[in-house]
Amino acid sequence: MNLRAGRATIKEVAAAAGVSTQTVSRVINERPDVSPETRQRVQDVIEKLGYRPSALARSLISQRSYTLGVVTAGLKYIGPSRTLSGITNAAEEAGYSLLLKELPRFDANNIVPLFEGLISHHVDGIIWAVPEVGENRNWLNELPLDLEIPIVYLTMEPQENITVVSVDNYLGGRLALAHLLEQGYRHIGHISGPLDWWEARQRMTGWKDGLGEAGFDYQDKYWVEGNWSSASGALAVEKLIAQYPDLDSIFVANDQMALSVMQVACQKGIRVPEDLGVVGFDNMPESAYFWPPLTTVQQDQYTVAKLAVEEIIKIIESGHQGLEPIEPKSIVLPPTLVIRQSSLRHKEVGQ
Amino acid sequence: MNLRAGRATIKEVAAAAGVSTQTVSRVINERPDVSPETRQRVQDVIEKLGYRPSALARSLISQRSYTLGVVTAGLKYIGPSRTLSGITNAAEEAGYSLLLKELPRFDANNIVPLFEGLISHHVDGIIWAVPEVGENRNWLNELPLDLEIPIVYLTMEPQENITVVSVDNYLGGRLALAHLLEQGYRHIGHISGPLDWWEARQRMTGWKDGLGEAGFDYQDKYWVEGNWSSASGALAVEKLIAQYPDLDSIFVANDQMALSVMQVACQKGIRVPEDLGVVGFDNMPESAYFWPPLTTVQQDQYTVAKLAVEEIIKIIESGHQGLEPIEPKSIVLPPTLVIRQSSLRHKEVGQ
DNA sequence: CTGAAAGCGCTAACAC
DNA sequence: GTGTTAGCGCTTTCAG
Repeated sequence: MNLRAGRATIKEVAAAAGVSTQTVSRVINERPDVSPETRQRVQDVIEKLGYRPSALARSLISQRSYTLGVVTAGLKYIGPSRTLSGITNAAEEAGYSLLLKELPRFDANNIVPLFEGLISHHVDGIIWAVPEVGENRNWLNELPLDLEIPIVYLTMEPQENITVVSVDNYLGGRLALAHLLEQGYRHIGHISGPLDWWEARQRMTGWKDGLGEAGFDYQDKYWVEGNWSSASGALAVEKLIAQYPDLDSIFVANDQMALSVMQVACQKGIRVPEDLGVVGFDNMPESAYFWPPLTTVQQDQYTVAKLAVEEIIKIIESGHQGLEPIEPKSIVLPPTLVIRQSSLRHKEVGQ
Repeated sequence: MNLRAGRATIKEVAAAAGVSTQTVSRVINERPDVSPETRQRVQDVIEKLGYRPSALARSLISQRSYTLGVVTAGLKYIGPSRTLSGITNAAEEAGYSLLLKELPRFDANNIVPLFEGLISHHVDGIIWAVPEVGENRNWLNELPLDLEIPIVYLTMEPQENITVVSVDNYLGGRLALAHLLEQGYRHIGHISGPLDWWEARQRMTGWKDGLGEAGFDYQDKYWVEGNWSSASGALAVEKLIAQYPDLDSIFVANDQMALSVMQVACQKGIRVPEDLGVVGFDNMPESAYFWPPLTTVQQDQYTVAKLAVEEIIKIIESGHQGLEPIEPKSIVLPPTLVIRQSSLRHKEVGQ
């Protein structure tokens, strides 16, 4: 293993090979206009000295860093980290490095120093992988339009003039509700995520609209707000049962809350799915091993991330080649329903 | 919001303020030797132009990037992402940026291009946050000793001459076993992680040694190997029950497998904890909401990460100040036992 | 095919 | 206090 911490410079290589730095540059950039002998000689020296070109110096002169800024939040949760994993893989594949920042809170709004930090590192583009919560998109309107680097946003309401990649959470809500109806449930409650989250609102609206179309009129008592945590799910289901005694099934806005819903049911002697159908959202790996296995709406953050990286690189490269600027467009991916026992009152296990 | 993609240069600021670039440099670096009036004038221009110094150019000249390379793997799992979250926070606090790489597999061994990539970006140090699996530490021996940048390793067997920050997995195994014995269980099986993982071996050895000290002699049939996934946990427990009919409790090497162990028990009409005590490892947030709530060994990856960042920065700064090189030392953190119902045969719920 | 000169954006060392 | 010169490691002209 020949590794030195960037000690050898192009100058030293040039001197050792008896050529100019120019020629060395040509060799490492695989330019055609070097004689085979010179090329070989230079390459030998490079090998011997363990020389590696400095990405920094290159970025400085070429005004191109092949680095993407990634802003995330809540990495300890499953969603954001799956997304980040998708980003690292796609970026690696495309030959881009990643500069990572994590917001301390989802609703952090003071993002100027963050942008400045990324820009000062000459990132070629930014992937904003923070879910839309509360006012945490307000700064979008203040963003100067002539910002020279592209930004791709994840997990937010699509808007004109920006590029958004997102999952169709509304559709997810509709899928969950349609499935419960089909299973013969008629008193379908909802435990939502915190409603300052865009995703939570979307899922809830999907459920509500589905109810409406099926001829049920929505009432406030059909619904309780949770905060995504298992702990909040336990509290929410207690409250929901109390305020809506006819309840025969629940669409829960994420799997972690669904987990505690089923635990509380078990404690109270309520049978799932016979007395209570449960559908979650996310399809985390453990969901198939809950008791009973959980029916849930699966969202593929990995694909979202991959598309976001591909899109931003497309924009970067086109901009760099002086092509027509690419029009911002939004990409919305459909989630899918994974059917397991927790919602199957009338059929055998699907899966 | 005044943001431009690094357009204004120090030169332009200098020209606009009618001073030399030097003076501007002094202002942005908060050097004392600038007159108040000049400073103010320069600062006004900086404000007006939205000027931000280029971190790249600075790194190049000062040979110091204030950037850490982070190598991780398996981000979609809870452990690595918790660790990464700890790293981002600690780095942010210390004013360091993060260049992130994710290995495609835990046992990836071809790490030279990865190192080269980080070094070419002039990172000041590297945090190797990949768990020790199989041969994936072999390259350590080949690493040149004169590598100029420090590396801190996470989650591996402490070694001479390198800095390791880790949790005491062996102790975790002992804690789990001691607790089960204390609860009156006498036939304590183990479902391990894959044994090419250092952590899995440590946890298993803790269990085994504990058994031995309590006067039980170890037999192969007391143990089955899993692969961390819930799916493997379900298979493993079936096998364990078959080959060890007297089994009255299990120490399971992570919470995800423990989850499916309890599901299988429930299906078979085996009562937890009356007929079968279960202790997990990790304390993932959902564990408190399993049915029954899971007793588990908690490891604090967040603190591990924080210590790792602090340690590497200490090494970097000392090296940069030409101080005595800091001796590599290992830090091992004790895990703690979180007691819940799944293992409480003789007492009331703790926690 | 190869080299010399200039410069990316910034700072260190030295003048005045 | 402030400006000048040099140069971090590299690539882009432009000569030859």
